[in-house]
Amino acid sequence: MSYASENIAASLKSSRENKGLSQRELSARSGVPQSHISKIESNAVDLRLSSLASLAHALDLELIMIPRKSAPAVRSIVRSTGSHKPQSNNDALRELARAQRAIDTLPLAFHESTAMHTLQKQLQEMNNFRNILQETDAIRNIRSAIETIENSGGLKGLEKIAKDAQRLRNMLAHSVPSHMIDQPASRPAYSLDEDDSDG
Amino acid sequence: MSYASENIAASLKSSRENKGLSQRELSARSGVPQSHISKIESNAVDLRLSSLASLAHALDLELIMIPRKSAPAVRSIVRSTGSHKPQSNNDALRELARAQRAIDTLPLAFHESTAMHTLQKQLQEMNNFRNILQETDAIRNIRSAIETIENSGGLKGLEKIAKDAQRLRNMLAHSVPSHMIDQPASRPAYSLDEDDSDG
DNA sequence: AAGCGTGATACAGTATTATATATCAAGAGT
DNA sequence: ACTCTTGATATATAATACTGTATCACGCTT
Repeated sequence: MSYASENIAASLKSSRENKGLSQRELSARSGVPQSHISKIESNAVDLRLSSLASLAHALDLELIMIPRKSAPAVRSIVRSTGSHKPQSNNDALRELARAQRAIDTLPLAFHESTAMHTLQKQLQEMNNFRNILQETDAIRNIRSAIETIENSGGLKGLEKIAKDAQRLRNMLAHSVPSHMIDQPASRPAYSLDEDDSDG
Repeated sequence: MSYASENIAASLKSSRENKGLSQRELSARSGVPQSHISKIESNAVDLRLSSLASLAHALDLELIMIPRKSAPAVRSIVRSTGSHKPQSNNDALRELARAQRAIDTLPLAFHESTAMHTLQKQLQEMNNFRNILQETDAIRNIRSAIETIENSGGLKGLEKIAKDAQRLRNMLAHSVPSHMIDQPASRPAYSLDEDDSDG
């Protein structure tokens, strides 16, 4: 059948097996009869979205539609997030949390700058990568820079920190081999970015 | 219905609209009858995977299942690499089209001024930003100004309008990472800066 | 006012899923 | 051997997706 169907069927099956569930157990969780699950996994039926949703939910999966061009990047992310998460990222996560807390203790003056705004945004974004977050050192640097901002760089220093944070966040987003994310050959000099810059 | 179904239905609809397709056009591309597409988008049916796959394919989307825990990271990726259009900039696009049409109906006298020339040029270039275009109000103002030009400002008013248009266009060019702009044809986005003035 | 494109809706007929209930063969473990 | 679990398969029934065709009201354009 359609390439997509095979894919979904295979995903369901492998996901179920990875969780160590039998078809009957999954049936119990999802409400879908075992006989039907069998047909679904063997790609013998053109299942309805409700069935698929039930199964996905029971398997702790999320069903989404993505633009074709971002599919490779997404696959890469899922691969790295999917099974083995490095236990060593606890440090990184702790550092991230400390950095965010450190911001709160800063004088009000800083909080009004746009640099602060982007810094906070980037740190928040990093949280989305908590599963693959490993760059403990980089984050620690950012945190300590925040903590010492008062007696060092002042507002200009803040801009640098925000930039560093942005670079790190982009690195995470691109931890995907960068060639998988299609980018134009060149880009204008004025391309400051709201959202996703490399420089 | 199930939260997931609503989500899918909404994705299909917004994706179709963002691509500027009517239900009938999508029907032609996907093979799914328009009447059925209507029901699907309004979440009135529990569609089968094959239907969903047809539509997704026609819309250049991919249906995937991801572990719940990697969903945030995936969303972040999709935001970065995917189309940057907010759910609906249709209004802005419509206003832009109307503005351009409005020009055609103006008396010949206006068409010979250089102001008119630059105005048309700016509107045309805004089309290059149709993916991120959001400033509905700004464009509407320009359009209505064009429509009422005869009984208000005359030629001097036209110059002001052209200036406004230029300002808006420059704002777009400056605020956007260029790789977010996908060109329907011909020239790359970055070739726009030749006349990039802020005055 | 008339014409066009839009999405929503209707209806009859067909095809297929989904469900409930059983059974079966293969494999694992006792 | 016996038992238990596994996934595959069968059957009958109910529910409904899907198709094809057509119409409708609405908004926009002329």
